[in-house]
Parts: sequence; structure tokens; C-alpha cells
Amino acid sequence: MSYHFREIEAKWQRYWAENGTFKASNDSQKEKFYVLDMFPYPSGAGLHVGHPLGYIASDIYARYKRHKGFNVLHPMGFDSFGLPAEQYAIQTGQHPAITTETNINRYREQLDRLGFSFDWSREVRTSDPSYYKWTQWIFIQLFNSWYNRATDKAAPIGELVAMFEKGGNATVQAVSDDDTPQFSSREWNNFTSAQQQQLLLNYRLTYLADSEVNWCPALGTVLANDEIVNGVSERGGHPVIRKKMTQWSMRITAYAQRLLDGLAAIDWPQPLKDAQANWIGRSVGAEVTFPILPAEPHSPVEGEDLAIKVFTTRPDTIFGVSFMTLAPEHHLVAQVTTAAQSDAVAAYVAAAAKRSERERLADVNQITGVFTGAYAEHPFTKEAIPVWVGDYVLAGYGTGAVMSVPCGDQRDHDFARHFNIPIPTIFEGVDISEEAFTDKEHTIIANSDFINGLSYEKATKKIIEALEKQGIGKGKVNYRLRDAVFSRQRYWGEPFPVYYVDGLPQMIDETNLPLVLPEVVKYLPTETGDPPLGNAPQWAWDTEKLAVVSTSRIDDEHVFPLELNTMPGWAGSSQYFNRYMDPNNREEIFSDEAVQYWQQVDLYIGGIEHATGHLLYSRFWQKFMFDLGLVPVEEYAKKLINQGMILGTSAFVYRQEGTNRLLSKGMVGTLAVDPIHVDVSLIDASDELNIDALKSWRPEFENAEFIKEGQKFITGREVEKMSKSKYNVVSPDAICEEYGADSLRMYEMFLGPLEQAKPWNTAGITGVHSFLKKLWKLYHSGPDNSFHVSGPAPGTSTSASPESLKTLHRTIRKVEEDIQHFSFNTTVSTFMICVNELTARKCSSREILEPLAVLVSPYAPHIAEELWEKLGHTTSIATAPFPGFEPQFLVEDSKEYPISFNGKMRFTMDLPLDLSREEIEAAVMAHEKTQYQLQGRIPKKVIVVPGKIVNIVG
RNA sequence: GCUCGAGUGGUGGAAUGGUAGACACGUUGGACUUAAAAUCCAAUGGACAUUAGUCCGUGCGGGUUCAAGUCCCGCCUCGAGUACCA
Repeated sequence: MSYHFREIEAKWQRYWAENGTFKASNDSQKEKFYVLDMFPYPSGAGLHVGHPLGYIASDIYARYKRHKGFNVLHPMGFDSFGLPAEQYAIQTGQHPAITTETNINRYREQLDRLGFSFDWSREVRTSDPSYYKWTQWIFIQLFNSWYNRATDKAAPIGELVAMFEKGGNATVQAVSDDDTPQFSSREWNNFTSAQQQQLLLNYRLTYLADSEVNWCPALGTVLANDEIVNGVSERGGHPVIRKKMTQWSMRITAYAQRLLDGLAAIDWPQPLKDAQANWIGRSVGAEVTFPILPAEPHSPVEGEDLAIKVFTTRPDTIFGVSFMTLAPEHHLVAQVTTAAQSDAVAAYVAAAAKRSERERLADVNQITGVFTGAYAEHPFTKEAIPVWVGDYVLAGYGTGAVMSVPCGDQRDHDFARHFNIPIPTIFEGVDISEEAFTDKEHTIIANSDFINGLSYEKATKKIIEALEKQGIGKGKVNYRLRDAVFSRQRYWGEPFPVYYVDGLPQMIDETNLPLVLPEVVKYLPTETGDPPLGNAPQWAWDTEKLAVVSTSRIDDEHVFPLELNTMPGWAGSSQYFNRYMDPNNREEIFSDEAVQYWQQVDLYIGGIEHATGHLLYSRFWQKFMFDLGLVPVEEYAKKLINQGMILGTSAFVYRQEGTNRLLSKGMVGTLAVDPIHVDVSLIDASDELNIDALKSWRPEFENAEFIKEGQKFITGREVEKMSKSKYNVVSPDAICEEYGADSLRMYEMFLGPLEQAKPWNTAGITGVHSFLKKLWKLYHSGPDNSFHVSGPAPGTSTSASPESLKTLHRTIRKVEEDIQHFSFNTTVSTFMICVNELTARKCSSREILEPLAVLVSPYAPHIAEELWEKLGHTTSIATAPFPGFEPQFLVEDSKEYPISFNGKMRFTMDLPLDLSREEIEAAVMAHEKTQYQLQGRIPKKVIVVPGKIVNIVG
């Protein structure tokens, strides 16, 4: 009987599903272990061989941990809200829920075929109301919280209100909007309810505010910073412009320092931590206020005290300030501008607003700006400093204004030279006529009053002291991280649990969740520019009935409009890992018992592309939930591994320019050609093209002339990302059909280190496939290849030869080591060596073959289950104990020891392995070759590395 | 520009500071076949010698060490992320 992988795999997949083999219990005496994958967005294209790489690795680890006696939680679900389903709906009118359902079913089918040990009874889908109920619930908790700097954690908003009632906001240490006015308790108590609500929005952890957002006209929605790549949208590559809109935001900046500090405590890859640290962008410096000098006759700001606040990391260079620059979007631009300059400034600001992010990036080197006519007063010299507007200053960073020090900053230098602004120098012995001097380490300050002669550190310290004394500035830590815009003008996302009374947002009572996404007549925005939910015929909130009602009744005094935006893609993925702990709980997001038992994810595997998106937002939500006492740990994933991408190997034919001649790779030479992608399935292992297949695939080549080299037509190959448009996609279904899931699983691991990007090459799979065939043969013998393992020989306790035992135990040791280090690729090699050795010895001993099946089982679970059953077991191999390693089986009889003297002379000698280091040294010294080679010289010492090399140091 | 990775045969890749190239693909030769497929065996870093063997080899140049692919310093190349961040 030979290895029929198709039947075996189907049989065991059915068995696992029917028996609930991988169901995790929340009530177990075993130690817990939580292995998590990043759940996929079910796209219409289905899986290619690159997608399951991480799932295979996590599955191996999960299965290994089960063998080691752990209660393993290994769940899977779908991040099923998203743009493609909605775009498809816009084009075809098909409801996104239907598209999504179809795609999920397809994904599920493909995943099942690979034999993963997921506990599907815990499946979550972010687009399912029973799931997004809890996403909405967390949103409400965020709305009802503020961040207390004094205790450095989030707290209920009620506490803040109580503090305001008692003492106003002057003494409250809270994270809030910068332009929150100060008020006393008396003022607070006299405010109207609407005024109070408006003010509280400045403190809530999720808030509604007018903010400068990245608007993508083509997608008709705003985007978060991490959804923009090189100035265009990540999805679709559409231009993005800046626009002021009323949007929900998440006050993630409150957690900037904790998000940074938390990185130290978690075992995540360094590049990922670096990316997050970079994104948070902590920089230390000072905030300084420059008062605007009362301007001449035409000042539009007479009588008002205007001041410009700037952030700088170089307070030591404050005496080098020769102008100031505001971002075009800075809120004081219009107010400071003099009448004489107002037309020029207005024109400049308007032009800047029109430019897209992309255009701005494209001509980075073009220096533009305009003088406002206003002057600010230098805090120390009291000199008048001209105030300019320039788009090299970003509205979104710091205060949106800078003190410009042309001698110490290259951009300021460029700007000053362009507009003929003086460039005073404040550095000792440095020429700044051509470029700015930015080297902090070698700075000696000059021409700077009380800080002359000081270094960067000392000068900085002294300036900050002086600023604080005068009350015109202070030391400050600034973060690049921005609050995250949380509104999307889309249909296929979580609705906000929010309705509006007099324009002020109100939360729907928790008991009325979920607020279910309504049906709409069309998925595009309304004619008036409202988001797609504006098309819902029934979308208003009745505070009496506590239910959604028709918008036609909106004049009733208890019926209010609901929020029309939906939540962004990352909302649903920011807490799913905790929901898996208790996914069917209808009363709570998860029970306390469940979260106390599972605690946190022990191993999380996923792509690094989520570094500054999902992986940052989810840490933020977890910290918030920790502050509320809902979860016991502040970081949700102890260890994280980024699997590398599997790339495709595209194939090309070369068409000579302006002709219909296709050239074989070697015939191109110096001819001008267009490379054309051809489907990789038309190419054989030696890169030869099947010309007939090409002709029937692409009729346009029917009459093409094919220029071969010799008898063959060879294609060019290139490694690229797998994508439909490059015709280099390899589907796992085709591989499973031809070689089986076990072969695919092993081969994906064998391709190379898990973390590394690597190209797919189907040809190599024959290696692991024939390994599985050899493994199968080890358990089958005789003319009909029937199952046969031998028990102990009569009168002996073992049927295994010492050599085979040695092979087995060496394998156990190596496999265990490799799995613990996530070196899954070398494990596969170890299995191959093991099976080759056992085959050569014709080993059929149960004592060897039984543990071997368990060893292989995490990698190739189907064949392992089949062999396990044939070995006479009636329960799944999944919970069989992992074999123990016994060192005594590894003792060698003797071993050759190469010996070298000062690395020059070398000979070898046989020694027993179990000698101590001293005994080996003595034996080496007594050996006649040593005597001969040393020729009377006295060695200082003998260095012995047992089993390796002996060196004699002269 | 900044940050982080990585450079080892024809290819993917092995190697706690200790005999570099495990394992696999590919290639070549052989066995079995009428033939092919499948399977099995052998060779396979380079050069010289081809019997033993010798020399050179982990991007480049230095250094530490009895010993360096591995550690340190300085470069080069490639990749990823990020970027007018004051």
C-alpha cells in the first residue's frame, strides 16, 4: 500500500472536525498556551501559497505545545469589514455582506485543506453584529474616559466632572486639546450643559473635533497616516489632500510615552520595535513663546495679545534666530498678517491648501514662502524678528510654527538664503556661509549673551532654566505621533453608537448595543456629500423606544440623527485577541475568569506591515482596557514573530520592439525589447516555455514568431511580489492536489528561515514530497507493502539497534531545540537525515517508529495521524506526549580529534568521547605526534573543546 | 538623508568563536526498464595533481584571538521602513 495523501488528508480533516480535536477548554488543569495568528481580510482572490506561511509556523508551534501537555488556544477568524467588498458593491450592487460571506467560505475551505489545528468554535468575524457590538462598547468606554497625568492612567469622565465642579480645570493634570480655555469651578457650574459637553470633548479619549485630515477624493474618505504611502493612498494609489473636517479621533497621544516604554518589556523583533519607536518619534527640547509686537497702524489685531508658540530641540541656538516661520495652516496666520501683506499671504495659503501631499513631496527642494509683515519679539534680546509663512513647516508637528535658526538648521538656511534673510552665526570657529552647522556634539556657542562658550548640553539646560524663570517657555517632550482619525466615510464598517442632540454627540446606552448597520439603497455618498449611511431609509435614534427608526420621523422631539460615518479597518482588530478567550459571551466582552485564565497571547505571528497600524493601535486599546481593570496585563502579546513574505518568481518573454517577434532569453542581446509577463504555469523546471500553451492562453501570440535558442524557448525569471497581474501566483489548492497538504506545510518551512523573505519555487517541493514517501515506506514492508512494525525480539527488551536508537534520540534533541528557536527549516533537514539513516538500516522497530510519528506530527499532521492509527492507537496523535530525549543513547565509542599547534600543524587521534577535559589534554600531550611536532618546545597550555578540536598553544 | 536588516557553491540555504557549504533543488554519470515515469546508487565550491594530496575560498580593507562566515573598526553593494519632524 503506497502513500495516498489525498485520501489520508481528507480522512483526518473530517475526523478532527467531527471530534472537535482542537477545541480549547477555558477550564483545564493544564498550563495554558495561547498561539495567535493575524486574522485575514477575506479578499476575493483567495489564498496564494504565501499567505499560509505564518499559519503553518504557528500551527507547528501550537501542535508541539499540545504534545508538551499544554492547554493550547489557537483560534482563527476574519477581519471582514473592508474596502474591496464595498467597492465591489458599488460596481455590482451586490451587498458587501454577501461578497464577504462567499469569500470567507472560500478562505475557510482553503484553510481547512491545509490541516490547521484551529479551534473554529471560537471563530470571530469583525462584521458580525455579535462581534462589533463589543467594538462599539469599547468606543463608548473610551468616550467616557479621560487621561489623568497625575496617576498616568485613564479614568472615568465622571471623576473629571467632579474635579471641575470643585476647582475648575486649572489644577487638573489631564491630557487635553491645547487650546482648551481655563475656567474656574464657578464658571464651570454656570456653563450650559451644551458648553460643558463641548468642553469635555477636549478631554475624552475619543472625541469629535475639527481636524486637518488626509482626504482621498477618489476613495471618498479620510485616511489615517499609516494608510498613506508616499503621499498616495495605500489602497489604489490615489492622491491625498489636506482638508479640515469634523471627525472622530482617538487620543492615542495620551499613551505615547507608555507605548514607547512598553516596548522594552516585550519580546518583539527589533526592527518592529524600532519602527514603532520611530513612529512615536519622541524628541526632547523646549517650548518657547514669542510675543507678536504691536503692529503699525493697519494691524487687524489691535489690542490683542498675540503670541506664537514654537517647539525646538535646539533651545541652545535661540540667539541665532533671525526669523520665524508658520505653517500655511497655522491658526494665527490671518491674524498676524498686516494689511499690506494680506493679499500675498492669502494667495500663498490658498495655493498651499490646493497642493496635494504628493505634489508637496515631489518638489521638496522648491523653496516657497511669504512675509506676513508682522514681527515677533525675541525673548532675550528683545529684537524684532520677522514672521514668515512657509510650507516647509508642517502644521501637524509640534506647534506648527518654528523659530528659524539658519546657521543651525539646513532648511532654515536654505529659506534664509532664498529670501535674503540675514544668517547670524552663533557657533565658535565654524563657517556657515555655505551650509548650516548641525553637529550637536561639537557645538561651542558664541554671540549668545549668557551662554557663550558652553556646549550643547550645558547651553540647553541654562536656556530652559531662564525660559522657565521668565515664564515664557519650558522644557518639553514632543511626540511625532498624532491622534488617530477614527471616522471613515464608508458603508462597510462598524457604525458608531452615537446620535446627535443639538449637534453634540451622545452615546447610545450600552444595553441597546449592537447598533446594527442599516441597509442602504446605494453604497456611494449621498448627493449632499454625506457618507453612504445617509442613504439608509431608516437611520435615526428614538430615545424613547431605544431603537432605530425611520428618518422621516426626525421632527419628533425624541428622535435624533445618528452618526453617518463608520469606524476604520483597525477598529475591529484592536481587541479581537481578547474576545477569542470568550467569544460566545453575550453578556460581557469576555468574562473575568476567561481573561484571568488566558491572560495574554504567548506567541503572535504576523506580518511586519502592520507595525505602525494594527500593532500600535491594539497596544493602545489594551493599555486603555488595562487602566479600566478589564484585562490583567498591559501588553497583550508576550512574543511576536514577523514571518517573511513568500515572493513569486515571474516569467517573461521578450518582444522585440515594434514587431511580433518573441525572443528566447539568450537571443535578446542588445536588441530593444519589451518584457512581457507570462503565466508561470506555462514554464517547466528548466525555464522552458510551452509555446502551444502560451498561444492558447493568449490568442494575440497566435501568429507571433518565436526565436528559440537551440531547440528551446527559454523565459527570463525575476523575483517579485505574488500578484494576479504578474501571473506568478501559485495557489495552495494546486499544490495540495499534486503533492498534498503535508508536503506543502513541510516545504514552506523548508524554504528558509521563517522571518526572511524568500521566493517560491515549486520545483523544489519534490524533495520534501519524496521524504514523506520514504517516511511512509519505513512503516510498510513486504511484497505488498503492508503495514509492518516489529515489536521487541523474544527474550529482549528492545528490538531497536543501538544505531537506530542513537539516530532517534539525536533527532529528538535537534527537533526540540529547533522548534524552541523557531528554526523550522532545519528541523525538516533533521527529519530527512533521520529517515535516510533508518531506511538504510531497514529499521522497523516500534520503539523507534512510534516516537518518530509524534516528532513529525506538528509538521505533517495527516500522515502522522494515519501512521498513529495503524500503530494501534484509538485516540488522536495530537495529544500524545512528546518523546523524551535520553542522552545515554548518544555516547559515541570514539571520535577523531584534529589537533593543531598555533593553527599550523594538524593531526588527528582517536579518543573515547567520555573522557574529561583534563584526561584528553593529558592524552594529547602524551601522544607521540605531539612530541614530534612540538620538537622540544614547551607548550603553555592545551585547549580542548570536546568533540571538536584540540589546540596546543606554544 | 535617517533607522534597521542582509551579503556563504549553479539555486534555496546549514554552521553555541572550533574540520565552512548540513539538508534539498538542479546538473552529470550509473543501475533497473523495450522505452518513459517512478525508484535506487555515485559525483558535484574553485585551481593544480587526479593515487596519496596540495593550495585558495563566506562582499572589500584592517583588527582582536591559539582559532573568525560568526566578535570589533572602516568601507562597498543590495533590501526594507521612514522622511521638509524644527
